[in-house]
Amino acid sequence: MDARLDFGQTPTAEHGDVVRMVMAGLQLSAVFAGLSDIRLQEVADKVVQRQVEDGDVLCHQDDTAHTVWLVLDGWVKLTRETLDGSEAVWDVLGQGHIVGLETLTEPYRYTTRAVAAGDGCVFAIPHSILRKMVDSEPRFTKALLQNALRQQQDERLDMEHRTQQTAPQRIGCFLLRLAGTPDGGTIDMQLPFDKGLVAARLGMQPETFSRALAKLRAESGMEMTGSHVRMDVGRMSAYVCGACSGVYPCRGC
Amino acid sequence: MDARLDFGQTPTAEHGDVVRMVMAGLQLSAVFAGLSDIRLQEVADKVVQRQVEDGDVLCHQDDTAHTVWLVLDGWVKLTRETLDGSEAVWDVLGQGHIVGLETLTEPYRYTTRAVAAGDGCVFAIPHSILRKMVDSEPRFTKALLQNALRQQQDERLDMEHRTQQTAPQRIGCFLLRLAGTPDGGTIDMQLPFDKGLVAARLGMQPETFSRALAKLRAESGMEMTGSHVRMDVGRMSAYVCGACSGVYPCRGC
DNA sequence: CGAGGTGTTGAAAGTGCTCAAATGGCGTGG
DNA sequence: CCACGCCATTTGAGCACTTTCAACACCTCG
Repeated sequence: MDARLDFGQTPTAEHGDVVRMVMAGLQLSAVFAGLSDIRLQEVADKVVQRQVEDGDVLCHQDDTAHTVWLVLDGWVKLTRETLDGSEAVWDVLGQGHIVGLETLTEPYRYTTRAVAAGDGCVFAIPHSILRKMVDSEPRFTKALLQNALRQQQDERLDMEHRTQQTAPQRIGCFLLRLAGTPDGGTIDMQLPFDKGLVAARLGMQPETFSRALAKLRAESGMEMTGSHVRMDVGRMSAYVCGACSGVYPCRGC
Repeated sequence: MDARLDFGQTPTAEHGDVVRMVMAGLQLSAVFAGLSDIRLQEVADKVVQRQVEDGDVLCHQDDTAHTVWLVLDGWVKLTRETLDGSEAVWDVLGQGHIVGLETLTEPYRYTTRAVAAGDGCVFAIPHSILRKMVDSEPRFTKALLQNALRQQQDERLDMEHRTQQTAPQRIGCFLLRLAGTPDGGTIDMQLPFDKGLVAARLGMQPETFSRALAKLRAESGMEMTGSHVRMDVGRMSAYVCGACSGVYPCRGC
C-alpha cells in the first residue's frame, strides 16, 4: 500500500522529475508554498506518496502522531467516535488540505480519526521534517500560524452556521461554497461525495438531509438528481445568506 | 479611560517597577511567557494598560485591527450580531487570554465584537510590536502557533459538546471545567458571571438554561443558590461525561 | 433474481425556542 | 422604613425543528 518514492534507485533524470512532482504536490498547500526550493526539496525527500481506498484509516484518534497527510486527490473525513459507537464527522478535507496539523502541539496526538472517503491519494509527511522546518525556518512557522488562524475562522463560521441556519440553509450554504463562484447565474455541478457524508459533514441525519433537500428545492428552485446539482446562485444565496451574510459574508456566499 | 504607562515621567526606580509589573502581566499568557527579558521588555514598552467597565466595547466586528488585548482581570465576551440584532456569544475570555489574535492574518479584521462583561483590566498591545516579534523572534511565532492550535482544539471540543450534549450536560460540563480539579469530592465555587451570560456562552436561551439547571440539580444533586455552586465532582462527571469522555476527556472532566 | 447499499417517506417523540407572565432581589426616592 | 421600579431569573404553554424508528423505493452488483 505504501510506496516509498524510490530516490536513488532510478536514473538521476527521473529522480529529478519525481522530486519536482512531489515539490509541486506540496505546493498545493499554502503552508509549503512559501518555502524556498531548497527547503521544499528537503521536505520532499521525506515524503511518501500513498494511494488510499475508501475506508482506509490514516490515523486513530488519540494516537501519538508521527505523520501528517497532505491530500492530493480524493477526500479524507475527520471523525470522532461517540459513546454509542456512531461517528460524528468533523470535516471532510480535499485537495491541498492537511490532516493532523494539530499534532504539532502539546499532546502530540490526533484529535480525530482520519478515514479516506472514496479512493484517493495523499502525501505522508513525517513529523520530524516538519519540526525541523518549524525550528529552522521562521517563514514556515508563520505559514503554519496563518493556516491555523484561517482554519479557526472557518470553523467558527461553521459553528455559527450550525446554530443560526436551518437545515435547508446549511445545505444551500454548502452548495454555494462548493460552487465557489459568486458571479450569479445558473450553474451545474457534482456533489463531491455521497449525500450521507454531506449530511454528516453538516451535522444532520440522513433523513433530515433528505427532507431538508426537498424543502431547499421548493424554496430555491435548485434541482438535484443523483449527484448532479443545478441551481441559480443568486436565488440560492438570497435564500441562504439571509441567516448570516449580514454578519459575516461567508466565502462563496 | 486609557492610561498610557508613564515611562520616562517617573523616577527610574519606579519606572523599573512598572516595567517589571507589565512584564509579569504579559507572562500571564503562554504566548509571552517564552520571550527573553529583553524582548519582553520591548513589548512591555508598547503596552497600554486600561481599566474597563461593564459594557465597554474593545473592538467591533469587521473593523481593521491595530490592537489586541490581554485580559488581566475580569471577563471579556466575544460576540457576533445576528440578523435580528440580538447577539450570539462566541466565548468569554478571562485572565491570561488574548482578544483578537485572529487579526494577525489576512483580512486583519476582528471576527467578533469584544465587550467587557463586568469591570476589569486589560493590556492593549499594538499590532505593530506583535508583527515585529513575529518577524524577528521565531520562538514567539511558535508560541502563537501553539496557542492557536490549542485554542482550535478547545473550540472543536466546544462544537462537539454543542451537538452531543443535552443542555443540562453542557451546564454540568461548564461547571466541571470551572472547577478544574478532577480530584472528586464535594466542592464549592462561584459562578464567574451572571447566568444569562453563562447561558449565552453555552449557546442556549436564558429560559432553557433555567430549566436545564433544574434538571441538572435533580439528576446530579448539584445545588445552586444565586451564584454559589456546590456539587459532587464525581457524580457530576458521571452524569455529564457519558456524552463525551469516551471520546476525548475534556480538560476538567 | 436476490442482496446490500443508498436515498426517500411516514409517524411519533424529544429538545430547545418563542412569547408571555409571574416571582424575587435590590437600590432609589419619598 | 416603605413603596416603587428595574433587572435577573423562573415558570408556563405552545410551537418549530430535528431526531428516531420503521418501512419502502431504487439501483448496482454478483
